[in-house]
Amino acid sequence: MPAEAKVDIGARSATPPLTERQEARRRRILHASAQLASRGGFDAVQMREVAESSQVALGTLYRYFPSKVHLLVATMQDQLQHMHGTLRKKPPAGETASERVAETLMRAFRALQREPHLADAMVRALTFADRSVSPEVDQVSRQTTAIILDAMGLTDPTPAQLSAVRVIEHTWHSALITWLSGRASIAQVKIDIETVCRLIDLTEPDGKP
Amino acid sequence: MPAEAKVDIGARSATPPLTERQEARRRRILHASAQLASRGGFDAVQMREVAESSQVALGTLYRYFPSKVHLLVATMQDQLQHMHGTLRKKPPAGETASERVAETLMRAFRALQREPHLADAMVRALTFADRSVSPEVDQVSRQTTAIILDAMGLTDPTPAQLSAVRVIEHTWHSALITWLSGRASIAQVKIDIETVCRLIDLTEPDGKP
DNA sequence: CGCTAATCTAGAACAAGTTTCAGACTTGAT
DNA sequence: ATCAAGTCTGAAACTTGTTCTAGATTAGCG
Repeated sequence: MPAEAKVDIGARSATPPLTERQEARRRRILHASAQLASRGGFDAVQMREVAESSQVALGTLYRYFPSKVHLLVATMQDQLQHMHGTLRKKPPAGETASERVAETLMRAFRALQREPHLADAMVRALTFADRSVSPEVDQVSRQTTAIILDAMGLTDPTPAQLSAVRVIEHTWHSALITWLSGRASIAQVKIDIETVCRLIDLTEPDGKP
Repeated sequence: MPAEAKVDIGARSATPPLTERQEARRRRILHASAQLASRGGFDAVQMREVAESSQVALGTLYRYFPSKVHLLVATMQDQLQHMHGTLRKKPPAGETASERVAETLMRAFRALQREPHLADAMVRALTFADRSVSPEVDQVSRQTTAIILDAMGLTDPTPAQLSAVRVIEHTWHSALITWLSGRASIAQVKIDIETVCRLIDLTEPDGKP
């Protein structure tokens, strides 16, 4: 019944496995998306151009990614994966958990500053996403949570710590938006991140057993 | 040189004052915008429909609000003003500043729950806004800050307190988005708000003179 | 009152996201 | 090797935000 030979790389979860050629198409599309985004940001990622750049018909592009927002959120997933790998290599050196988280987020922030247009496209897509993109956005959120917990050095966090992490993520996203739309300086974002990271300290009132 | 008699109601700031008829048009437009938004949210606010509902030509609509996002952010300003007035009447009763802020935000949240589609339209517009809408978005931000400071009962906050308020605003916006896109429950939003509000307590280490 | 500049209207036109469709191509199974 | 089902392509069509234009109205001034 299906077409193209199936090759389960074990990468994605519940989605039907993709052919090699399909995997290649998907990769070309994501690459074109990131490339166009790196230029003009959200607006520069035009579906017709993405299709052309990745040598795929417009209809096919929409089969792979049912909307522009889906495409950009997937692009973000992709970039986040790289980022997580990079961050893992050089763990933050701070004394306390809150310092390490702040350091990690600032490192990520610096990476985004190198490609501000790409950051714009991804973050705008993320916050503009409606319910139809929830699963994908959730995936991004989980990935972000993992990065933060990594920086904290936790394997099984308490509910209070998870709450703090949630709030940190909120602040992270919103601060990025204010920066991208020119309403907050880099310095201001830094302060906001450092401020919210203090919440972590509240989850460890003092020494533990 | 100009047309229509000028009548400075003293409302807006630097913009040239509007005629009565112009003020009326503006009001009709904002009303139509809120009405349409209350139905289907962001997508239901279609510029042609807004123009028709408010008995104004499409070109005129664009003269008053240069884009859909501008229109919706202005709609939010309008709603926020009502909200602030309403909140002022019944000040929160909590003991500590953080309790009062959390209570106020939850009250606002409940108001938004009554018109979830309207909330969707306004919040999505707010976070999707690009640089061209910065002044208007900033205005909304200032209004929100004022509401929070009101709840804290402060007239001149310290830098540390302002930082906390900024982070609270970040969390507020982002938590709203996760709720609107169905990725967080009402209970979860409550927890996030209460969590972030604890930051306020950090700005008052202990009793003061 | 009558003039002039600005504003408003109606409607066409344009741009980019999304949908649709017929036909060519692939794939896995027989 | 052949076939049925699913996939891809190319192109047109549709939707909605945004821009443009020509002519009708309106406001303030002399």
